Amino acid sequence: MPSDAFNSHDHPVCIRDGLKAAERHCAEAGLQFTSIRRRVLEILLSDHKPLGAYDILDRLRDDGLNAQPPMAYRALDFLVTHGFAHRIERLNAFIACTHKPNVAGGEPHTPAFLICRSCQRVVETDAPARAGELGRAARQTGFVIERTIREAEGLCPICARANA
Amino acid sequence: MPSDAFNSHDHPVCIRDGLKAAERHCAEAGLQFTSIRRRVLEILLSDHKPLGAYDILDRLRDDGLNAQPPMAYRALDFLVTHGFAHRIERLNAFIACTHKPNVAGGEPHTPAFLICRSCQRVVETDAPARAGELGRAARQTGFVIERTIREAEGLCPICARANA
DNA sequence: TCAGTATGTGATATATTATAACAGTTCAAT
DNA sequence: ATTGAACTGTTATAATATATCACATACTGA
Repeated sequence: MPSDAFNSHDHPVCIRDGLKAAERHCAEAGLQFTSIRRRVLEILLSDHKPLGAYDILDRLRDDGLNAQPPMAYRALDFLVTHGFAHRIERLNAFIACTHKPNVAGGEPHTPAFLICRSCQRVVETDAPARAGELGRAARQTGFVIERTIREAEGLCPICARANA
Repeated sequence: MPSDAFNSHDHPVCIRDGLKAAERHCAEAGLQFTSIRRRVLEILLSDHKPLGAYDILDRLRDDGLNAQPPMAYRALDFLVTHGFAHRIERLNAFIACTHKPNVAGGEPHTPAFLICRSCQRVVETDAPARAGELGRAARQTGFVIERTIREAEGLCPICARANA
């Protein structure tokens, strides 16, 4: 069930829900949802496009902070580690998690991404880590999978139609 | 059928065959297999570990060349574009293609990689671009896949046993 | 065969992404 | 209140990647 970034939706709600869910999960898990971490998640949730660490940094600076790279990277590490955000390897960029049963973290999951090269929108979907060719190859060779990266680049339905 | 980098094999032969195959393919396709491109492929073939662009650069310099970054990146672009090598996104690094029916390029294929975080060895296998969760999500949403990235990080059989 | 064009090389400079290291501060549990 | 762990603020620098331009080489077609 791919998330709905290719379609319109109630975005303010989606930001608020994401923050709420993260807040709740951190409280339950005893994690510190500090103001920088919260702000970085909010920045990511504001956009369905992936943002680079330095884009995040710029937005923090717009807030008046004298933020240096490690501040952005640390907050992003936290968000990624706890599943509130994901890193898109292809783009060296980050995006808020939209895994529905689990918005903004909690159980670990194995996201897969569809990346539109024209409008930069990214849709997250989910696949079992041991599924597909990676899983098969791992079983055949005795490889122990700890993390998987699945990303597809191409054209989203809207851009595909526009380019046709 | 994952390639055999986790096992021992006749490596000099594997280097020679890779170069031969690339040479032949370039001749047939009217591509210029220049000496820098050849040398970079040879460097990649010499190792089943992925090498960063600057590692390649260092080896070119060991040859006595006053090589600057663009020389490595250009050769790598050529090799990747024509399927003689692949980029491992997770590592910002490159590895020679080992796709068996097709060693060192020719038909486009959609590799998947198993990356050992302990010994850095990487095994290439192959999966249809439209298979698995990425393909399913693409069909559901109308997304047009142009390229896929499938990489798994974990422990190869040897390192898994050693760490157990 | 040789002019014209496309492709590749050599070199300088700079952009982008990421981390090391360390001092100071806040937090959370005694 | 005290203390150890986690987090923030800051400086510096490492690692990866690209823009650009001058020159050389290779290929193409008259």
